[in-house]
Amino acid sequence: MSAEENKTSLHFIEQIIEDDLASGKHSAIQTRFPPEPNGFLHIGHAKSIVLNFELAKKYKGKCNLRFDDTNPEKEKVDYVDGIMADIKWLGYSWGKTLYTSDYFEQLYQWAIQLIKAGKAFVDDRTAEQVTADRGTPSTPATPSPNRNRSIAENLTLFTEMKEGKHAEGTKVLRAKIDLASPNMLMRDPAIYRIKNEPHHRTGTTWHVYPMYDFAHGQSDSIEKVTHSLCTLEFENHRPLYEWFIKELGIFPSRQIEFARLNLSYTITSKRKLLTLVEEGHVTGWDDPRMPTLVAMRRRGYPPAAIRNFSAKVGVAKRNNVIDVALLEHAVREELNKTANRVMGVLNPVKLVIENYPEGKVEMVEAVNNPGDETAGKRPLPFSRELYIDQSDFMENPPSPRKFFRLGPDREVRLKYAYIIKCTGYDKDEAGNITLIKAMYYENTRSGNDTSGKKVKGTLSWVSAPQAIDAEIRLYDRLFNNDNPAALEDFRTALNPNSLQIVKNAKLEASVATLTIGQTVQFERQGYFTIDKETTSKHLIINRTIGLRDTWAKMQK
RNA sequence: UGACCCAUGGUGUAACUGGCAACACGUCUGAUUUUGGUUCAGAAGAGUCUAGGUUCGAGCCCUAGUGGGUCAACCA
Repeated sequence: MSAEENKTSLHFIEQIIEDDLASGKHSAIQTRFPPEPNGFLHIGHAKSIVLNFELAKKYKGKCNLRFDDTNPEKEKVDYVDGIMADIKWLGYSWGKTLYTSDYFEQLYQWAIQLIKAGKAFVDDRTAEQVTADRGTPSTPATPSPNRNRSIAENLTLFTEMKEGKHAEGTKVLRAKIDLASPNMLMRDPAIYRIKNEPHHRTGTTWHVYPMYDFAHGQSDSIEKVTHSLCTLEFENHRPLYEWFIKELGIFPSRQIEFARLNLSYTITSKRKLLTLVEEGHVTGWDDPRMPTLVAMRRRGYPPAAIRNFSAKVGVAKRNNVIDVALLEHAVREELNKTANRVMGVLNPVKLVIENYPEGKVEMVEAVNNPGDETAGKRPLPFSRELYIDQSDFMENPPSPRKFFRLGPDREVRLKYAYIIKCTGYDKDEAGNITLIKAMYYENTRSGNDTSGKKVKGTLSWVSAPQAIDAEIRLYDRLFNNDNPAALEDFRTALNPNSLQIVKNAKLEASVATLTIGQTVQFERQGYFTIDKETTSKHLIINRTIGLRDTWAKMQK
């Protein structure tokens, strides 16, 4: 391969990093993933996690995990634990777990430094008053009457705030920047507010908490983060980020913004996801229809698929909506390689092979994974009474060129076993097929078929006496609309059929040995994983995703 | 009626210092197949938002427009 062919293109952040490394600005890179522990991680966060950790890996740098825990009202240790579990599940590890709250003392000292430099002041005005005075993008703010308080008074007041001598909302520390700035964030932003809510890590030690803008850049700086990656909505914060770093004279981390991930047919707003949970449209944050990482894990999405997907979507600054089909493709691609095949019948109908001896059970050999010889083979019981899927039989099938499966007088192969011919069937009063009768050709056994017979259709099946029962949950898209987030009320696009429960599926017995979270392919059906609600008495299985189905497409 | 950011097949991302617009998903053919899966071979689909400019040459540089996004929490 020539050097020419070897060339892979870099996205804009990689280019920045390579330039910084080449120019000697940095000798190594440091990134970070900085979630606020106020909820569960979703597929959008996965993009950021993969970006930050993979960048660090590629350039032999490090990626920190830092919890941005500056708002005690919304944050909980449960979320901290959940987020760490999700990142580990995704396949990433970090060194020491870091918290912005570890920097509260330093941040406080920096605030004092700003006050002493005349760059910050304590404002007694209410939030409403401050907002009213902020002006508009084209008209400057009106200065707070407290803007020119003496440094000594500011120091006293801020100390009192810290000590809890003032009520919430009565005072705030503001940076003194530029009241006429076209960037509203520069018009004397609040940098410290009073909160008496106990913090999940620092308890009641503090009564003042830094705002995001006064905490994030400085935390990056403390950790010597070289490239601080965040989403586009923080673009307008960059001047502030840089202002604090400059005024404080600390390590100049660089903020770089990229476009967040949006997925078609999906919602990734934490607030809206919470609505889904609270209003009971889903069973919880880990309902397998949710776009959260916990839900995807429960549904059987392999972490490698999410990593691959995150890499495939690219990194740029353009607003985007990724086709959810790309995620599904990544899931199938991974599972096709890794999931063992088993036999499962979702909507069983009994098939009796009338010329097969009653009571006889023979073992046939089934391949565990046709793409992976090392996965081996397993014996499968075959007998006179089997289950096949209702959809594999048609009373009045179209031409054999169109419909390969079973119908009156049609022949198909039962995979790994014999070719059979349908000889009849029973119906109930409602017209449902209740029993299919067939005969088998003894000389067509897989492996030593001497018949020379050729059939177009191959069916999956389960031997009835040995079959086990399971409840199977079939998931479809939660929303019918390809961009529910853009709707006035995203709930109007909820797909009423996003969950279908199959109560009496019949499976080969080996499925009972699977553990929670293990994923297999039911041949010709899709990928399925053992749900956490499974008990020793009740097997509950989630359909991770169906196979690509060109037959279903043809039928439309 | 301000600032900042963005604009390339249906979707997403490429195109190095200006030089034949490529890759993936999706779609459609065909072959293979004891999974209507996989795999393989192939096809269709954009001339790069618009108008100017610079240049031998512009998706790329410049100007203006248009369209979209973000910003006026004591959230992150």
